[in-house]
Amino acid sequence: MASSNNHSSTRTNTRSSTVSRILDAAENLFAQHGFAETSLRSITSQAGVNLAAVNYHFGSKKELIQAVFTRFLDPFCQRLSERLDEFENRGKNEQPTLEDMLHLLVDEMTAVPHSTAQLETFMRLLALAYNQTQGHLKKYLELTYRDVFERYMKLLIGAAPTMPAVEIYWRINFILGASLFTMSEAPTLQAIAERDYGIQEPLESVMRRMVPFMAAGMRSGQVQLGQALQQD
Amino acid sequence: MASSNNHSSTRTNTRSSTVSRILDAAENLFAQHGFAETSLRSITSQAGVNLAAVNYHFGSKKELIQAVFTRFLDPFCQRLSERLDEFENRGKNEQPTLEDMLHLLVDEMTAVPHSTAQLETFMRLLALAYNQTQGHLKKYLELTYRDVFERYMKLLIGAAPTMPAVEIYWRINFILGASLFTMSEAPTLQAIAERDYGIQEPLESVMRRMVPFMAAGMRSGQVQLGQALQQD
DNA sequence: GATTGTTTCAAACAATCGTTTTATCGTGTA
DNA sequence: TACACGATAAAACGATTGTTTGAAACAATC
Repeated sequence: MASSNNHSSTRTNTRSSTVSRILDAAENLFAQHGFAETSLRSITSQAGVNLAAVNYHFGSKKELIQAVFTRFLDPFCQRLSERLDEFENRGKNEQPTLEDMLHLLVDEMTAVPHSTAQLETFMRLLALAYNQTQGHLKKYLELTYRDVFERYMKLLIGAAPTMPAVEIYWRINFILGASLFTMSEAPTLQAIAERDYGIQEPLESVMRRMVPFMAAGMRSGQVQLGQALQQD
Repeated sequence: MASSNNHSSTRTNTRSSTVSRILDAAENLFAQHGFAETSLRSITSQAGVNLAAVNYHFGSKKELIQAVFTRFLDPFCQRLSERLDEFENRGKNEQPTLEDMLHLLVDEMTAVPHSTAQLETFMRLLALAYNQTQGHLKKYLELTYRDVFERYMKLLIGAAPTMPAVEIYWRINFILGASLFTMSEAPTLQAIAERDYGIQEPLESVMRRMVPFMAAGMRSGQVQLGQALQQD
């Protein structure tokens, strides 16, 4: 069974238009309606291909979902990794600042060539992936991109002010949450901003607004945890 | 058709254990697996009631979802509204501070009587509701709780430092995102914190950590938007 | 031009979904 | 006791899901 198919490698042996058209359609529909709410029939009909093409080229719906993420995250993480090399090889007295590390993410996010999809679409997909409670996707992403993630974290912690490790841990998650939410909800939020304030603002501009906000939060004085710790 | 059922009013005419047991089971299963991924059969079997009970008591799956949120948000918003009354009636020279407004949310969140479910469960449900792109749920929640939301926003904006309205708008969304993410992912994040730092921290403590972080971000100097605005 | 391997297609598959139906149970009321 | 009515039960409904099948179409090689 399945002797000649290229499942799980997702090779585009010829630059098969079928494969990429399925990925394009899946990308948009997943971002709009979620994974479970998007049927293979709606994907293949929007892509203009036969229903069976998904199982033939990708093996299953799960593997199609993973392929959608791989197509975006692989080039992104490769570029990010090269930038991390550069930072890691710096001397002790020219360590990257907090703002450097935050801008690094913004730059690489916006730099990845989005041939087909908007940056907003990928952000929505990332948020959807995070919201998947026990799904296969979360584990797949963690496993595949763990290395780059940990290298970035190490540099970020080095750039953070001196404070207990737990405090840094939680503040990094505050940053992560603010980014993920803002960028995945960007289309909605941008529409409100234009309606209420008459300002049409590209996502890149919003991402730059986040940098000083996060840096200031990261450097803020710690809360006295007296009440909290008494509970133990 | 449906002559005697109490659809959409969800009254517990007798203190029907069936209704509340369905709500309990739905609450937990929705938070664990999402709305679309949770079948009515898994809900009714965990609740120990008949499959038809959901349609009989709630009308449809959509209305069951709304009922789950109503049971938590109604008492929460009522308490919050009373606290807002108090703030709004204050004199001009004792306006609530930024920290007051943030602590207000934390207090009321943790104060709502969670007879059955954990606070983490509700936070996950809220995050799931926000991630629903075009769903019925988002519109229902916006419509039902718009008033309290807008009153809180007005006070929060009044407590924020002087800066362009758009800047305040985006920063509030940064705060919203950080809260939503941290609290909905709390169980996972708390487990990591305990594993890596040996600290077992209740969610209330994490929420208190967020307050100075957000207040500092809110008061941070604005970014120069030169690069961003040149793109127009 | 026949043969090979790959891709596309229409059709059907089995499983699961939300919902509806019909009958039965239990409990108060006339 | 007979009746009425809200609540529960088992079963079936129609629709939709992801996946598989087997034949047809295609392209490339000898």
